[in-house]
Amino acid sequence: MKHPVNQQDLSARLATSGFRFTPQRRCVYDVLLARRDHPTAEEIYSRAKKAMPEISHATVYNCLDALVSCRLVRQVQLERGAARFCPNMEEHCHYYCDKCGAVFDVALTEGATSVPRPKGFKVNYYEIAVHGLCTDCARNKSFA
Amino acid sequence: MKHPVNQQDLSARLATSGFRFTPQRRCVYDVLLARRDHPTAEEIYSRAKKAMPEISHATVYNCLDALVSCRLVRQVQLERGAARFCPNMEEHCHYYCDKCGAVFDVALTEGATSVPRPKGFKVNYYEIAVHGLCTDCARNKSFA
DNA sequence: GTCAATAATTAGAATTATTCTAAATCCAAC
DNA sequence: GTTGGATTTAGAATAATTCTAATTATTGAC
Repeated sequence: MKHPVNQQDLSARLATSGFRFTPQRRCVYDVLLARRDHPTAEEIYSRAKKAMPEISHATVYNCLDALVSCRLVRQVQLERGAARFCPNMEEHCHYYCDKCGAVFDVALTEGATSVPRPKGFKVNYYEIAVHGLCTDCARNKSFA
Repeated sequence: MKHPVNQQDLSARLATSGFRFTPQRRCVYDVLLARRDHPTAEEIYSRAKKAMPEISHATVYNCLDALVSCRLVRQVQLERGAARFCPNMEEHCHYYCDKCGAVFDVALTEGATSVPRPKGFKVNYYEIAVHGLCTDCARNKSFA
């Protein structure tokens, strides 16, 4: 199952971490799957509002935290300010354009990337962020 | 020069990115060098205030941004909320304990870690964050 | 050294991002 | 069907950062 798209699958996945299925969690997850542009909680809130006008900020954060806990979504902090969210759970790193703010997922080839593991530390997950200029911004550097 | 500790060196380094030397920048940099615990801007502010009681939040942010721009300091975002700052410019990644908040620098052995480089993207720097439980917290899991 | 131009600092306000609160609602299990 | 706990809601509260306008400091030209 790449992404749990039906209610049974999503509900089961949530349950593995002790969470209940709710229409709001479904909605927030759908918003993330629909457009993979690494939106902030605020952006997710306004997109979710189109389908569920009653949804609140607190609920969006609650849903995101639940989805992150059951490993359906990754939280990504690329800069000062708002966190971003990403439903791509394949091994990948994030390329972030410091000029235009674009985020690109780049797959990590199996075994090519090794992270040192000091003994004793229990690793949960890791996040690799590469900062710089995207192709477009690098080309138009002079017009900054 | 591992860290520019005297005024001439710090001034010269700031100048390479078009910044001026100021006592506030000296002070903020000294605060970071004095205690390598990856403090937030707020923590840096309160430590800096001991030496310069007049320093303001805006100045601390300005100083940090200048130091980051001229590559004397790294800004690190490990979680939702405040950014942290680190004067260690050796190649290293950050181990972050999601329970107690401790941050550990772990050196990246030369060549061992490779990050994929999509062509066109102009890399400035990259950041590797490993999340999990530190040795102490992993041991005391049951007392969470 | 003095001066002008510009960068940097300051206090505090403003904004942005996130969390908290208390009441209402929902769901699962008995 | 009742109970308990999880979840949602609106809105307040807090935390983190940025902005503003006035002042001060630093640099480079003279």
